[in-house]
Amino acid sequence: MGLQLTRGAEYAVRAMSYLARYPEGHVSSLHEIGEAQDIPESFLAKILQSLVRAGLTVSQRGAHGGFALARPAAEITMQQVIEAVDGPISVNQCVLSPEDCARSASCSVHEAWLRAQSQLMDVLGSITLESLAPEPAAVG
Amino acid sequence: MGLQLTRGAEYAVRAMSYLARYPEGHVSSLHEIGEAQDIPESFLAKILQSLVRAGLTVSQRGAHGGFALARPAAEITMQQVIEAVDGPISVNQCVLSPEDCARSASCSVHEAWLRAQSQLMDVLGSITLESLAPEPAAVG
DNA sequence: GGAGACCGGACAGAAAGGGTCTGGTTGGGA
DNA sequence: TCCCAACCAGACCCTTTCTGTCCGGTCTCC
Ligand code: SF4
Ligand code: SF4
Repeated sequence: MGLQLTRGAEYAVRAMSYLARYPEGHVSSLHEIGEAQDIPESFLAKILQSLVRAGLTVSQRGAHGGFALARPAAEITMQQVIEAVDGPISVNQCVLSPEDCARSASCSVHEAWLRAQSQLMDVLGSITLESLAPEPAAVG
Repeated sequence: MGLQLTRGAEYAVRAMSYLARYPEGHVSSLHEIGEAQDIPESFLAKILQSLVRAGLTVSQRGAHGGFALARPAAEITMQQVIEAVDGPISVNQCVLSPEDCARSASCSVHEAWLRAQSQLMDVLGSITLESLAPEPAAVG
């Protein structure tokens, strides 16, 4: 192992891709999402909270409550979803906070990590929930 | 956090970049590397073992022993170093072994991870130890 | 035949991951 | 009105992984 995202982020992306397949504003309950996507419900609850706090989803309480995307699916990227749950992506500690490593100024490796990080961000930042929609229909 | 390499891999890359700055075949002791690169020696010992087993370095026992690159620096990539220590890189579990996830066949997200993984491998696989050499000299 | 170095693996404390549970709050509907 | 369905917030727990340390063994140069 080593460089791998958490289960929480995996679940988050799947949950979001589920919400994305409905018309904007459609509300799905925690239970519904968990069942459809095979995610432990009590864990999913926590994940969805993070997404709400991050402003990626909105929630509706009370009867017939649930969750919906806060924005059109085309305006939410995988990067945003992952970072909402796992915290900022940083392939190595010096990427996000160079001041944490005394060597960063003179380190010949530092720049290599920056490049890797940048590539990863590019691809994750360019994949939107829309492009993850399972049904290729609904383009009309 | 979440998506981040281990300290072990960080140390490994730094140690290798240290070895790479010497002419081919030059032997450096564990102690020397640890001191120069600020890596706990007993931990570094374990890391170097992994690198030897992976065939990236060779070791010399007895007095005046130590470690050296097994190949020219230009033929060792960051990807190889990282995987020797952390195990195979896999941004998500389904990337390496799709059979572990029952959903992988019909999963609309699966392909996105494959793309991210591929990008990451491209950049890590294209950075060689030679390009990490700290001294820009020694070009002849 | 030392002394200096690597080898191999057991061990351990700390941190993170992965998930559960409980009590509280909100709001819709009978 | 009042109850129930749902989300909200956080404490809690178990397991695994990370990040090392330590020690006895082996090899090899001098
Ligand atoms: S790569 Fe260099 S700068 Fe980054 S953490 Fe390692 S030593 Fe520090
Ligand atoms: S992305 Fe899809 S295939 Fe990959 S692990 Fe998640 S559910 Fe399985």
